[in-house]
Formats: sequence, C-alpha cells, structure tokens
Amino acid sequence: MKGERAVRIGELSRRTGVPVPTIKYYVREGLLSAGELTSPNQASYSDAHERRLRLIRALLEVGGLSVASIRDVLGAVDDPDRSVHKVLGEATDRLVPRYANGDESPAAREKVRELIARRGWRVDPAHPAAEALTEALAALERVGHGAFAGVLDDYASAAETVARADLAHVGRHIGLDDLVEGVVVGTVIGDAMLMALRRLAQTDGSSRAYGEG
Amino acid sequence: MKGERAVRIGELSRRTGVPVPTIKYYVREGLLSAGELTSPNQASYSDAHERRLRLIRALLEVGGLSVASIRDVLGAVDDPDRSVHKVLGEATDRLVPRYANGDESPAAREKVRELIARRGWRVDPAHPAAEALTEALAALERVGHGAFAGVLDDYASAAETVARADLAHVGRHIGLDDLVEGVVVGTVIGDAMLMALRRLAQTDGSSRAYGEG
DNA sequence: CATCATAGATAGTTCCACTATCTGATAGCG
DNA sequence: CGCTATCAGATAGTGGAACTATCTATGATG
Repeated sequence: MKGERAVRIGELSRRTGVPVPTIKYYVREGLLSAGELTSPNQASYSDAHERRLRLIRALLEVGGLSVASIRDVLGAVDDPDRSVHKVLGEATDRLVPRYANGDESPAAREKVRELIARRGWRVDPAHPAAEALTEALAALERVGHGAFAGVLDDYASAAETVARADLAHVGRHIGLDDLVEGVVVGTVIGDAMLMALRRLAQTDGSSRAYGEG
Repeated sequence: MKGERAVRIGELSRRTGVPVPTIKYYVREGLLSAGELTSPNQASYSDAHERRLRLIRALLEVGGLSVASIRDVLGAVDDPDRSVHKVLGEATDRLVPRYANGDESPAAREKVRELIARRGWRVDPAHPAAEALTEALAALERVGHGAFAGVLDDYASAAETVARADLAHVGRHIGLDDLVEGVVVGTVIGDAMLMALRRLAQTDGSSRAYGEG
C-alpha cells in the first residue's frame, strides 16, 4: 500500500499531476487548506489534502466551475451544519449560475410558475434554479424558438427521474460525513454525465428516425 | 409593426442591447457577417443579422459557450449540407467539450461501452459524447465517488426521454431551413433547462424525503 | 557540508471577451 | 452649403481569470 500519510508538496504534486505553484495558488485562494507546518519551511500534506485537491480539479475540469465558485461550494462542504435538507439545499444553491437580471419576460416567469404548480413541486418560485429556468425560456423567446418550451413537461419528467436516482444514491451510499461532498460531486459531475448521455441518446434517436445505412 | 429591414449598426445595437464595438468585434471574429455596404462608410443590417446576433448572445450568456465554439457551431448552421441525420450529428458534435485525453481509466471506458450495449444505442463508442461520459466517470473514480456511477442507468432513461422530446419537437416544429439553428438552440438552451429542472426536482425531492417544517 | 526542496511573497504571463480611440468619410438636416 | 452626428475599418488597450515564474531565506537529506 502507498497510503503514506503526511507527504510534502512535491509528492502531492506528483501524485495528483497538479504543478506545485498551482497548489500554492489554490491555497492562497482558499480552496485548499495549507499543509501543517513541521518547520518554518516545511509543511506536510495529508490524504485529506490529496482528496480535496482531486475534488478541486474535477470541479474545475469536468464541472467547468470557476475558482471562485469552487471556493463557495467548498465552503458549504466544510460547513459544520449537517441537517440533510438544508445541506442539500445550500450545496445546490451555490451550484446554480446566478443571473443578475430582474424582470425580463413575464411570460417566461409565468411558464415557470405554472410548471412548478403543475408538477406539484414544493419549491419557491424564486429559487435560483427557477430563475435560471426563466432565463433560459426568455432566451428561447428572444431567439425566436419559443416553441421549444413545449418540451418542458417531458424534460421535467426526466428531471424527476434523475432527482429520484440522486436521492436514492444519497440515501443508500453516503454517510453524513461526506454528504455534502457527495452532493457536490453528484450535482456537478452528474450534470456532465447527463449532458453526455443526452447527446448519445439524441444521436441514437436521430440515427433511427432519419437513419443512415 | 417595426419590422423595418436594413437598419444601421446603431439601431441594431439599440434593438439588441449589444454595444456597437461588440458587434464589430463579433464581425471580426466571424460570428456575424458584415453588413451590406451602401457606401464606403455605411452598412445596413437586416433582420437576419438581428436574429443571428440574438442567437450569439443566447449561446454566450445562457449556453456559456466561448466565442470560438460559437464560431464553430455557427459554421455548421451555415453549412449548405442539409441531410437531417448528418446535420444533427455535426451540430451536436461541435457542442461537446473536447477532452485532449487519451487513455485514463480503462474501467470508465468499459462502463461506457457496456452502457451503450445495454441500452442498444447505435452510437460509436468513440463518439465525443461517449468520451465526455468516460471522462466524467473517471473523475468520479479519482474523487473517490465511483459508486455514483450506479445512477447511470436511471440517467440514461432520463436522457432517452429528453432525446425523444427533442426529436419529436424537431419533427413537429422545424423546417429544413432553420433545422440546424433549432438543433443548436435546443441543445444548448436545452442543457441549461435540464440542469435547472434537475435542481428544482432535487429540491422538491429532498424537501419531501428529509422535509422541513 | 553541499545540494535539494520548501514556504511564502511578489510579479509576470496567457487567454479571453470586450472596449476605446483614431482616421477618414458620409448622412442627414437646416 | 455647412455642420454635426454617425459610421466603417483598423489598431491598441482593458480587466478578469487561472495560472506560472522568480526570489529569499531556511531547513531537510544524503
């Protein structure tokens, strides 16, 4: 086993493939806690550091998050409050792109309100994700493809399927200790997975419908 | 009606909210064709320009695409080839993030192959979306959440639902002329919609499962 | 004891999406 | 006709983001 705890920064860098100056940069930016100083110019990094560093890279490279959002999100991961629903809510809240926007397109806003009602979802219509959805619908209108909003209910069904799977996974596999980390990973990497799967299913479907050879 | 065709750049800017220098920048970058010169220093922009400009902004702001990818994608939109399947494939191809990566994690790669087989999807396992999925699964492993791959099949079902809705919409509402544009909009804005809906469904589900007051 | 790695600080780099400025030239108005 | 606003096209500059490089001590290690 190479599970040696307490390595120095060079070894941490070798193990994760992240350059030393970049690790230092993450520490400066508050994404990663500093190593434990064993002398004025020597610090040791634990397995937790390595794990955290891999998480940062995954959020950055696969999730496409900015360093600033990662700092936010990891703030939630380290938050001591551990009530499940609150923690789920906070973690996901911080993962929605924020639109400064106030009140473009009341039509889009209304569609979102109706959808939430129709689905019986117990969510605040001012939830950031609802804002994001409103923004997307408004963009569809602006671009002259408002009709695409017709897929909303099918999308909502699919989203429910996904959310059920997410919650089942959380219930089954995740302990309170890395709950938030699990939620973050599942949300961010899950988005990437879902997008990729959507492309694959589209490709398959279009090949069947408009087939080739 | 204010459907006056052939406006000048100032008016185009006013109508879309995009600053004049930014419009010029998009023209330089090849996202937008130049206006038709009516004299050495006067050009007129048509409704098509306005429409295209709105599309660019939607892809940038809601879709989060880079100027470079937008140029690529719009290249497909303007491509004269219009066989439905090919066009769908090309448009979606250009919308998948490309990973330079070759061969990290054969386990992840194998999982993707198996999933495609299990689903009976007629897609090349080397499809860029399959690569992206492989990358996501590899990231899960690296981060110590490999178990999350257990949701794959549920996600795949959801993706099929979404893809069916997408294709039905294309078949019902979109003519050959703006097929590609429709696909691009549906793909990019559709991703944003799906992500937002997933958050809403998650919030609802977690509220029911771990409820609050 | 000589060399190497390290902490911590500061400064520099690259890329991206704009934004500003400048030079003529024309439009449109009175 | 003259005046001002607007424009095309070219070049240069800006600000933010994510690094990357350099420097100074200082301690680790063989």
